[in-house]
Amino acid sequence: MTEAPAPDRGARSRDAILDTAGELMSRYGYAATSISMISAACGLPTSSLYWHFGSKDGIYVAVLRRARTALLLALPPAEMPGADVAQRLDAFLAEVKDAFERHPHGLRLLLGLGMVQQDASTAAVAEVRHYRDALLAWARKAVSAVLGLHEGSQVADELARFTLRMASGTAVARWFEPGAVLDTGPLRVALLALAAHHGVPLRGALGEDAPRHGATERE
Amino acid sequence: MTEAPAPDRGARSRDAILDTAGELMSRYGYAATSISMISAACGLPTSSLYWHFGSKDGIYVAVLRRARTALLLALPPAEMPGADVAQRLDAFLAEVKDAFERHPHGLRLLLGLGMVQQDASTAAVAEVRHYRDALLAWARKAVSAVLGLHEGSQVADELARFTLRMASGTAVARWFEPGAVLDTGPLRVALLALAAHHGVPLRGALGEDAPRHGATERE
DNA sequence: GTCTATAACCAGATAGAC
DNA sequence: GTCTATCTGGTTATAGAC
Repeated sequence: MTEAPAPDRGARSRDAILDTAGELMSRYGYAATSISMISAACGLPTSSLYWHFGSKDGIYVAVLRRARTALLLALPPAEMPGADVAQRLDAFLAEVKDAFERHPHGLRLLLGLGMVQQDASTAAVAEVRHYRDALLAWARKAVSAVLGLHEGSQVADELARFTLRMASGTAVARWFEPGAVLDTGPLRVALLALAAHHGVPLRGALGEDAPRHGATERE
Repeated sequence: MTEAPAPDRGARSRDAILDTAGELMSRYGYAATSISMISAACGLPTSSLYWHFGSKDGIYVAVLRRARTALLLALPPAEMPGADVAQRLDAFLAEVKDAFERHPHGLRLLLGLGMVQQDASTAAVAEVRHYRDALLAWARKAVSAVLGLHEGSQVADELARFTLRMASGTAVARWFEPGAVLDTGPLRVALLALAAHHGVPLRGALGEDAPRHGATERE
Protein backbone atom coordinates (compact mmCIF):
# COMPACT_ATOMS: atom_id res chain seq x y z
CA MET A 1 0.00 0.00 0.00
CA THR A 2 2.08 2.88 -1.16
CA GLU A 3 -1.08 4.94 -1.44
CA ALA A 4 -2.75 6.09 1.71
CA PRO A 5 -6.09 4.37 1.79
CA ALA A 6 -7.60 7.57 3.16
CA PRO A 7 -10.90 6.11 4.15
CA ASP A 8 -12.00 9.57 5.14
CA ARG A 9 -10.87 11.44 2.11
CA GLY A 10 -14.36 12.82 1.86
CA ALA A 11 -14.26 14.23 5.34
CA ARG A 12 -10.92 15.88 4.75
CA SER A 13 -12.18 17.36 1.50
CA ARG A 14 -15.22 18.64 3.32
CA ASP A 15 -13.03 20.42 5.81
CA ALA A 16 -10.78 21.82 3.11
CA ILE A 17 -13.78 23.24 1.30
CA LEU A 18 -15.11 24.82 4.46
CA ASP A 19 -11.70 26.23 5.31
CA THR A 20 -11.19 28.00 2.01
CA ALA A 21 -14.83 29.01 1.69
CA GLY A 22 -14.73 30.54 5.16
CA GLU A 23 -11.57 32.39 4.34
CA LEU A 24 -12.90 33.79 1.08
CA MET A 25 -16.40 34.58 2.26
CA SER A 26 -15.16 36.36 5.35
CA ARG A 27 -12.91 38.48 3.16
CA TYR A 28 -15.11 39.21 0.16
CA GLY A 29 -18.59 38.51 1.43
CA TYR A 30 -21.04 35.91 0.28
CA ALA A 31 -22.11 37.43 -3.03
CA ALA A 32 -18.60 38.25 -4.21
CA THR A 33 -17.31 34.77 -3.48
CA SER A 34 -18.00 32.45 -6.40
CA ILE A 35 -18.02 28.70 -6.49
CA SER A 36 -15.20 28.71 -9.00
CA MET A 37 -13.09 30.84 -6.67
CA ILE A 38 -13.51 28.33 -3.89
CA SER A 39 -12.89 25.46 -6.26
CA ALA A 40 -9.69 26.99 -7.58
CA ALA A 41 -8.46 27.89 -4.11
CA CYS A 42 -9.00 24.47 -2.58
CA GLY A 43 -8.11 22.42 -5.64
CA LEU A 44 -11.33 20.43 -5.87
CA PRO A 45 -13.66 20.67 -8.84
CA THR A 46 -16.92 22.47 -8.48
CA SER A 47 -18.89 19.26 -8.74
CA SER A 48 -17.26 18.08 -5.53
CA LEU A 49 -18.45 21.18 -3.78
CA TYR A 50 -21.97 20.47 -4.97
CA TRP A 51 -21.68 16.83 -4.04
CA HIS A 52 -20.80 17.79 -0.47
CA PHE A 53 -23.02 20.78 0.11
CA GLY A 54 -25.62 20.82 -2.61
CA SER A 55 -25.51 24.54 -3.35
CA LYS A 56 -23.62 27.73 -2.69
CA ASP A 57 -26.17 28.43 0.00
CA GLY A 58 -25.39 25.09 1.58
CA ILE A 59 -21.72 25.96 1.73
CA TYR A 60 -22.54 29.26 3.38
CA VAL A 61 -24.71 27.61 5.99
CA ALA A 62 -22.07 25.01 6.77
CA VAL A 63 -19.34 27.63 7.01
CA LEU A 64 -21.46 29.76 9.27
CA ARG A 65 -22.37 26.89 11.54
CA ARG A 66 -18.80 25.77 11.94
CA ALA A 67 -17.66 29.33 12.63
CA ARG A 68 -20.35 29.74 15.24
CA THR A 69 -19.50 26.62 17.19
CA ALA A 70 -15.78 27.35 16.98
CA LEU A 71 -16.18 30.91 18.20
CA LEU A 72 -18.54 30.03 21.01
CA LEU A 73 -16.19 27.29 22.08
CA ALA A 74 -13.28 29.71 22.16
CA LEU A 75 -15.14 32.42 24.04
CA PRO A 76 -14.79 32.25 27.81
CA PRO A 77 -17.57 30.51 29.72
CA ALA A 78 -19.67 32.25 32.30
CA GLU A 79 -17.64 31.01 35.21
CA MET A 80 -14.53 33.11 35.41
CA PRO A 81 -11.92 32.69 38.12
CA GLY A 82 -11.29 35.53 40.51
CA ALA A 83 -12.87 36.60 43.73
CA ASP A 84 -13.56 40.21 42.94
CA VAL A 85 -14.96 41.94 39.92
CA ALA A 86 -11.70 43.44 38.76
CA GLN A 87 -9.95 40.13 38.58
CA ARG A 88 -12.81 38.43 36.81
CA LEU A 89 -13.24 41.26 34.36
CA ASP A 90 -9.57 41.32 33.45
CA ALA A 91 -9.46 37.59 32.88
CA PHE A 92 -12.70 37.74 30.94
CA LEU A 93 -11.63 40.53 28.62
CA ALA A 94 -8.29 38.91 27.96
CA GLU A 95 -9.99 35.71 26.89
CA VAL A 96 -12.53 37.49 24.75
CA LYS A 97 -9.84 39.43 22.96
CA ASP A 98 -7.91 36.24 22.44
CA ALA A 99 -10.94 34.41 21.06
CA PHE A 100 -11.67 37.16 18.54
CA GLU A 101 -8.06 37.16 17.46
CA ARG A 102 -7.92 33.43 17.03
CA HIS A 103 -11.20 33.32 15.12
CA PRO A 104 -11.15 36.45 13.01
CA HIS A 105 -13.62 35.04 10.50
CA GLY A 106 -16.29 34.61 13.08
CA LEU A 107 -17.70 38.09 13.15
CA ARG A 108 -16.69 39.02 9.64
CA LEU A 109 -18.88 36.28 8.27
CA LEU A 110 -21.80 37.94 9.93
CA LEU A 111 -20.84 41.26 8.38
CA GLY A 112 -20.39 39.98 4.86
CA LEU A 113 -23.88 38.66 4.61
CA GLY A 114 -25.42 41.38 2.49
CA MET A 115 -27.57 38.75 0.90
CA VAL A 116 -29.52 37.48 3.78
CA GLN A 117 -32.35 39.89 3.24
CA GLN A 118 -33.11 39.09 -0.36
CA ASP A 119 -32.73 35.74 -2.04
CA ALA A 120 -31.22 33.81 0.82
CA SER A 121 -32.64 30.45 1.64
CA THR A 122 -34.55 30.08 4.84
CA ALA A 123 -31.77 27.88 6.13
CA ALA A 124 -29.20 30.60 5.65
CA VAL A 125 -31.38 33.24 7.27
CA ALA A 126 -32.07 30.93 10.17
CA GLU A 127 -28.42 30.14 10.68
CA VAL A 128 -27.42 33.79 10.59
CA ARG A 129 -30.01 34.66 13.21
CA HIS A 130 -29.03 31.65 15.25
CA TYR A 131 -25.42 32.79 15.18
CA ARG A 132 -26.24 36.26 16.28
CA ASP A 133 -28.68 35.07 18.98
CA ALA A 134 -26.07 32.70 20.35
CA LEU A 135 -23.56 35.51 20.63
CA LEU A 136 -26.05 37.71 22.41
CA ALA A 137 -27.02 34.95 24.82
CA TRP A 138 -23.39 34.24 25.55
CA ALA A 139 -22.65 37.91 26.18
CA ARG A 140 -25.58 38.29 28.55
CA LYS A 141 -24.60 35.27 30.56
CA ALA A 142 -20.90 36.03 30.68
CA VAL A 143 -21.27 39.70 31.53
CA SER A 144 -23.77 38.88 34.25
CA ALA A 145 -21.45 36.35 35.84
CA VAL A 146 -18.40 38.56 35.67
CA LEU A 147 -20.00 41.67 37.06
CA GLY A 148 -22.39 39.89 39.38
CA LEU A 149 -25.60 41.00 37.72
CA HIS A 150 -28.96 39.34 37.63
CA GLU A 151 -28.94 37.64 34.26
CA GLY A 152 -32.29 38.83 33.06
CA SER A 153 -31.84 42.39 34.20
CA GLN A 154 -31.85 45.45 32.01
CA VAL A 155 -28.33 46.29 33.06
CA ALA A 156 -27.03 42.91 31.97
CA ASP A 157 -28.69 43.31 28.61
CA GLU A 158 -27.30 46.78 28.14
CA LEU A 159 -23.76 45.76 29.00
CA ALA A 160 -23.95 42.68 26.80
CA ARG A 161 -25.09 44.68 23.80
CA PHE A 162 -22.48 47.29 24.51
CA THR A 163 -19.76 44.67 24.48
CA LEU A 164 -21.02 43.04 21.31
CA ARG A 165 -21.32 46.33 19.48
CA MET A 166 -17.79 47.19 20.38
CA ALA A 167 -16.65 43.80 19.10
CA SER A 168 -18.60 44.29 15.87
CA GLY A 169 -17.18 47.76 15.45
CA THR A 170 -13.72 46.34 15.85
CA ALA A 171 -14.43 43.74 13.19
CA VAL A 172 -15.48 46.56 10.88
CA ALA A 173 -12.35 48.53 11.70
CA ARG A 174 -10.35 45.54 10.58
CA TRP A 175 -11.44 46.21 7.01
CA PHE A 176 -9.22 49.27 7.16
CA GLU A 177 -6.58 48.34 9.72
CA PRO A 178 -5.99 44.61 9.39
CA GLY A 179 -4.11 44.57 12.68
CA ALA A 180 -6.90 46.07 14.74
CA VAL A 181 -7.78 44.11 17.86
CA LEU A 182 -10.45 44.44 20.49
CA ASP A 183 -9.43 47.36 22.66
CA THR A 184 -9.87 45.84 26.08
CA GLY A 185 -8.47 48.80 27.99
CA PRO A 186 -11.18 51.30 27.13
CA LEU A 187 -13.79 48.58 27.16
CA ARG A 188 -12.85 47.68 30.73
CA VAL A 189 -13.17 51.26 31.88
CA ALA A 190 -16.47 51.64 30.09
CA LEU A 191 -18.01 48.47 31.49
CA LEU A 192 -17.01 49.33 35.04
CA ALA A 193 -18.35 52.84 34.67
CA LEU A 194 -21.63 51.58 33.25
CA ALA A 195 -22.04 49.10 36.07
CA ALA A 196 -21.28 51.77 38.64
CA HIS A 197 -23.62 54.18 36.90
CA HIS A 198 -26.42 51.69 37.34
CA GLY A 199 -25.65 51.23 40.99
CA VAL A 200 -24.11 47.80 40.73
CA PRO A 201 -21.98 47.12 43.79
CA LEU A 202 -18.42 46.54 42.61
CA ARG A 203 -16.25 45.37 45.42
CA GLY A 204 -12.62 45.96 44.71
CA ALA A 205 -12.99 47.31 41.24
CA LEU A 206 -13.23 51.00 41.83
CA GLY A 207 -9.61 51.69 41.13
CA GLU A 208 -9.05 52.83 37.62
CA ASP A 209 -6.21 55.24 38.03
CA ALA A 210 -5.47 55.03 41.71
CA PRO A 211 -2.76 52.45 42.36
CA ARG A 212 -4.98 49.83 43.86
CA HIS A 213 -2.92 46.73 44.14
CA GLY A 214 -5.29 43.87 43.95
CA ALA A 215 -7.13 43.05 47.07
CA THR A 216 -6.47 39.50 48.06
CA GLU A 217 -9.03 36.85 47.40
CA ARG A 218 -10.70 37.62 50.67
CA GLU A 219 -12.93 40.59 50.60
CA MET B 1 -46.33 73.13 -23.57
CA THR B 2 -48.11 70.43 -21.73
CA GLU B 3 -44.83 68.60 -21.34
CA ALA B 4 -42.32 69.98 -18.89
CA PRO B 5 -39.28 70.91 -20.91
CA ALA B 6 -37.10 69.57 -18.11
CA PRO B 7 -33.83 71.09 -19.17
CA ASP B 8 -32.15 69.22 -16.35
CA ARG B 9 -33.74 65.87 -16.91
CA GLY B 10 -30.26 64.43 -16.92
CA ALA B 11 -29.45 65.81 -13.50
CA ARG B 12 -32.68 64.48 -12.05
CA SER B 13 -32.03 61.08 -13.58
CA ARG B 14 -28.56 61.12 -12.11
CA ASP B 15 -29.99 61.75 -8.69
CA ALA B 16 -32.63 59.09 -9.12
CA ILE B 17 -29.98 56.55 -10.06
CA LEU B 18 -27.84 57.45 -7.07
CA ASP B 19 -30.85 57.30 -4.78
CA THR B 20 -31.90 53.82 -5.74
CA ALA B 21 -28.34 52.55 -6.07
CA GLY B 22 -27.51 53.82 -2.60
CA GLU B 23 -30.62 52.20 -1.20
CA LEU B 24 -29.91 48.85 -2.81
CA MET B 25 -26.18 48.78 -2.20
CA SER B 26 -26.54 49.72 1.43
CA ARG B 27 -29.02 46.89 1.88
CA TYR B 28 -27.47 44.13 -0.19
CA GLY B 29 -23.89 45.20 -0.55
CA TYR B 30 -22.00 46.09 -3.67
CA ALA B 31 -21.53 42.64 -5.16
CA ALA B 32 -25.10 41.53 -4.65
CA THR B 33 -26.53 44.65 -6.25
CA SER B 34 -26.73 44.26 -10.01
CA ILE B 35 -27.06 46.89 -12.67
CA SER B 36 -30.35 45.41 -13.79
CA MET B 37 -31.70 45.65 -10.24
CA ILE B 38 -30.90 49.35 -10.13
CA SER B 39 -32.29 49.82 -13.61
CA ALA B 40 -35.54 48.10 -12.77
CA ALA B 41 -35.91 49.95 -9.47
CA CYS B 42 -35.38 53.43 -10.87
CA GLY B 43 -37.08 52.87 -14.22
CA LEU B 44 -34.18 53.87 -16.44
CA PRO B 45 -32.54 51.45 -18.86
CA THR B 46 -29.12 50.12 -18.10
CA SER B 47 -27.54 52.11 -20.89
CA SER B 48 -28.56 55.29 -19.11
CA LEU B 49 -26.71 54.16 -16.04
CA TYR B 50 -23.63 53.57 -18.13
CA TRP B 51 -24.03 56.89 -19.88
CA HIS B 52 -24.05 58.69 -16.55
CA PHE B 53 -21.47 56.73 -14.59
CA GLY B 54 -19.55 54.61 -17.04
CA SER B 55 -19.47 51.43 -14.98
CA LYS B 56 -20.86 49.75 -11.92
CA ASP B 57 -17.76 50.86 -10.14
CA GLY B 58 -18.45 54.41 -11.15
CA ILE B 59 -21.90 54.19 -9.64
CA TYR B 60 -20.46 52.89 -6.41
CA VAL B 61 -17.91 55.68 -6.21
CA ALA B 62 -20.56 58.32 -6.86
CA VAL B 63 -22.92 56.82 -4.31
CA LEU B 64 -20.17 56.66 -1.74
CA ARG B 65 -19.05 60.19 -2.34
CA ARG B 66 -22.53 61.59 -2.03
CA ALA B 67 -23.16 59.60 1.13
CA ARG B 68 -19.92 60.85 2.64
CA THR B 69 -20.61 64.51 2.01
CA ALA B 70 -24.19 64.17 3.20
CA LEU B 71 -23.20 62.39 6.40
CA LEU B 72 -20.36 64.76 7.21
CA LEU B 73 -22.66 67.67 6.61
CA ALA B 74 -25.24 66.22 8.97
CA LEU B 75 -22.77 65.40 11.70
CA PRO B 76 -22.29 68.12 14.31
CA PRO B 77 -19.33 70.43 13.81
CA ALA B 78 -16.53 70.76 16.32
CA GLU B 79 -17.96 73.83 17.96
CA MET B 80 -20.76 72.72 20.25
CA PRO B 81 -22.73 75.12 22.40
CA GLY B 82 -22.58 74.73 26.15
CA ALA B 83 -20.29 76.07 28.81
CA ASP B 84 -19.38 72.85 30.55
CA VAL B 85 -18.54 69.40 29.33
CA ALA B 86 -21.82 67.81 30.30
CA GLN B 87 -23.88 70.26 28.27
CA ARG B 88 -21.66 70.01 25.22
CA LEU B 89 -21.52 66.24 25.38
CA ASP B 90 -25.27 65.89 25.59
CA ALA B 91 -25.85 68.20 22.66
CA PHE B 92 -23.11 66.48 20.70
CA LEU B 93 -24.41 62.97 21.24
CA ALA B 94 -27.96 63.99 20.42
CA GLU B 95 -26.84 65.42 17.10
CA VAL B 96 -24.68 62.43 16.27
CA LYS B 97 -27.53 60.07 16.95
CA ASP B 98 -29.80 62.17 14.83
CA ALA B 99 -27.34 62.28 11.95
CA PHE B 100 -26.94 58.51 11.93
CA GLU B 101 -30.68 58.08 11.99
CA ARG B 102 -31.25 60.51 9.15
CA HIS B 103 -28.50 58.97 7.04
CA PRO B 104 -28.73 55.28 7.74
CA HIS B 105 -27.02 54.35 4.47
CA GLY B 106 -23.88 56.19 5.36
CA LEU B 107 -22.18 53.61 7.48
CA ARG B 108 -23.86 50.62 5.90
CA LEU B 109 -22.31 51.47 2.58
CA LEU B 110 -18.95 51.15 4.21
CA LEU B 111 -19.92 47.77 5.62
CA GLY B 112 -21.31 46.36 2.42
CA LEU B 113 -18.11 46.78 0.53
CA GLY B 114 -16.81 43.26 0.70
CA MET B 115 -15.27 43.79 -2.67
CA VAL B 116 -12.86 46.55 -2.09
CA GLN B 117 -9.99 44.24 -1.40
CA GLN B 118 -10.11 42.26 -4.60
CA ASP B 119 -11.13 43.58 -7.98
CA ALA B 120 -12.18 47.06 -7.01
CA SER B 121 -10.90 49.92 -9.06
CA THR B 122 -8.39 52.23 -7.51
CA ALA B 123 -11.01 54.95 -7.53
CA ALA B 124 -13.37 52.87 -5.40
CA VAL B 125 -10.65 51.90 -2.96
CA ALA B 126 -9.56 55.49 -2.70
CA GLU B 127 -13.08 56.72 -2.09
CA VAL B 128 -13.71 54.12 0.60
CA ARG B 129 -10.56 55.06 2.43
CA HIS B 130 -11.33 58.72 2.00
CA TYR B 131 -14.74 58.15 3.54
CA ARG B 132 -13.36 56.32 6.49
CA ASP B 133 -10.51 58.81 7.00
CA ALA B 134 -12.94 61.69 6.90
CA LEU B 135 -15.09 60.07 9.58
CA LEU B 136 -12.07 59.48 11.78
CA ALA B 137 -10.84 63.03 11.33
CA TRP B 138 -14.26 64.38 12.16
CA ALA B 139 -14.50 62.22 15.28
CA ARG B 140 -11.09 63.32 16.53
CA LYS B 141 -11.86 66.96 16.07
CA ALA B 142 -15.36 66.82 17.50
CA VAL B 143 -14.48 64.71 20.52
CA SER B 144 -11.53 66.95 21.28
CA ALA B 145 -13.66 70.06 21.17
CA VAL B 146 -16.46 68.62 23.25
CA LEU B 147 -14.29 67.20 25.99
CA GLY B 148 -11.61 69.85 25.83
CA LEU B 149 -8.77 67.62 24.71
CA HIS B 150 -5.70 68.47 22.77
CA GLU B 151 -6.63 67.41 19.26
CA GLY B 152 -3.55 65.42 18.48
CA SER B 153 -3.38 63.66 21.82
CA GLN B 154 -3.56 59.94 22.40
CA VAL B 155 -6.67 60.38 24.50
CA ALA B 156 -8.50 62.19 21.73
CA ASP B 157 -7.62 59.44 19.30
CA GLU B 158 -8.75 56.72 21.67
CA LEU B 159 -12.08 58.37 22.36
CA ALA B 160 -12.67 59.08 18.67
CA ARG B 161 -12.04 55.48 17.72
CA PHE B 162 -14.18 54.29 20.59
CA THR B 163 -17.06 56.41 19.38
CA LEU B 164 -16.70 55.32 15.79
CA ARG B 165 -16.52 51.66 16.69
CA MET B 166 -19.67 51.97 18.70
CA ALA B 167 -21.37 53.64 15.76
CA SER B 168 -20.15 50.90 13.41
CA GLY B 169 -21.30 48.22 15.80
CA THR B 170 -24.71 49.85 15.88
CA ALA B 171 -24.85 49.84 12.10
CA VAL B 172 -24.10 46.13 12.19
CA ALA B 173 -26.76 45.55 14.80
CA ARG B 174 -29.23 47.13 12.42
CA TRP B 175 -28.91 44.10 10.16
CA PHE B 176 -30.76 42.21 12.85
CA GLU B 177 -32.82 44.86 14.57
CA PRO B 178 -33.81 47.40 11.94
CA GLY B 179 -34.90 49.83 14.62
CA ALA B 180 -31.60 49.90 16.44
CA VAL B 181 -30.22 53.38 17.09
CA LEU B 182 -27.01 54.70 18.54
CA ASP B 183 -27.25 54.17 22.27
CA THR B 184 -26.21 57.55 23.51
CA GLY B 185 -26.85 56.84 27.17
CA PRO B 186 -24.19 54.19 27.68
CA LEU B 187 -21.90 55.96 25.25
CA ARG B 188 -22.11 59.13 27.31
CA VAL B 189 -21.20 57.31 30.50
CA ALA B 190 -18.36 55.50 28.77
CA LEU B 191 -16.85 58.61 27.22
CA LEU B 192 -16.94 60.51 30.49
CA ALA B 193 -15.40 57.60 32.34
CA LEU B 194 -12.66 57.24 29.75
CA ALA B 195 -11.86 60.93 29.92
CA ALA B 196 -11.75 60.82 33.69
CA HIS B 197 -9.66 57.70 33.61
CA HIS B 198 -7.06 59.56 31.59
CA GLY B 199 -7.07 62.45 33.97
CA VAL B 200 -8.94 64.89 31.81
CA PRO B 201 -10.39 67.71 33.90
CA LEU B 202 -14.15 67.62 33.49
CA ARG B 203 -15.84 70.56 35.10
CA GLY B 204 -19.46 69.92 35.81
CA ALA B 205 -19.66 66.45 34.39
CA LEU B 206 -18.73 64.30 37.32
CA GLY B 207 -22.11 62.84 37.90
CA GLU B 208 -21.05 59.23 38.14
CA ASP B 209 -19.42 58.41 41.42
CA ALA B 210 -16.46 59.99 43.11
CA PRO B 211 -15.47 63.52 42.22
CA ARG B 212 -12.21 63.23 40.44
CA HIS B 213 -9.90 66.18 40.48
CA GLY B 214 -8.03 66.13 37.25
CA ALA B 215 -4.41 65.74 36.59
CA THR B 216 -3.42 67.22 33.32
CA GLU B 217 -4.19 65.40 30.18
CA ARG B 218 -1.32 63.20 29.25
CA GLU B 219 -0.27 62.60 25.72
C1' DG C 1 -16.02 10.82 -3.96
C1' DT C 2 -13.69 12.84 -7.72
C1' DC C 3 -13.19 14.22 -12.30
C1' DT C 4 -14.39 16.42 -17.30
C1' DA C 5 -17.65 18.60 -19.86
C1' DT C 6 -21.51 21.32 -20.44
C1' DA C 7 -26.22 23.24 -19.88
C1' DA C 8 -28.96 27.39 -18.66
C1' DC C 9 -28.69 31.65 -17.20
C1' DC C 10 -27.52 36.32 -15.78
C1' DA C 11 -23.95 39.56 -15.05
C1' DG C 12 -21.54 43.88 -16.80
C1' DA C 13 -20.97 46.42 -20.73
C1' DT C 14 -21.70 48.35 -25.74
C1' DA C 15 -23.87 49.88 -30.43
C1' DG C 16 -26.61 52.74 -32.66
C1' DA C 17 -31.41 54.57 -33.71
C1' DC C 18 -33.96 58.40 -31.94
C1' DG D 1 -30.01 61.71 -22.71
C1' DT D 2 -32.89 57.83 -23.49
C1' DC D 3 -34.25 53.76 -25.67
C1' DT D 4 -33.98 48.65 -27.85
C1' DA D 5 -31.14 45.06 -28.95
C1' DT D 6 -27.19 42.51 -28.36
C1' DC D 7 -22.39 40.65 -27.29
C1' DT D 8 -19.23 38.39 -24.21
C1' DG D 9 -17.97 36.25 -20.26
C1' DG D 10 -18.67 34.35 -15.75
C1' DT D 11 -22.17 32.23 -12.65
C1' DT D 12 -24.76 28.42 -10.51
C1' DA D 13 -25.71 23.96 -11.18
C1' DT D 14 -25.90 19.21 -13.43
C1' DA D 15 -24.65 14.77 -16.23
C1' DG D 16 -22.16 11.00 -16.45
C1' DA D 17 -17.52 8.53 -16.85
C1' DC D 18 -14.29 6.71 -13.56
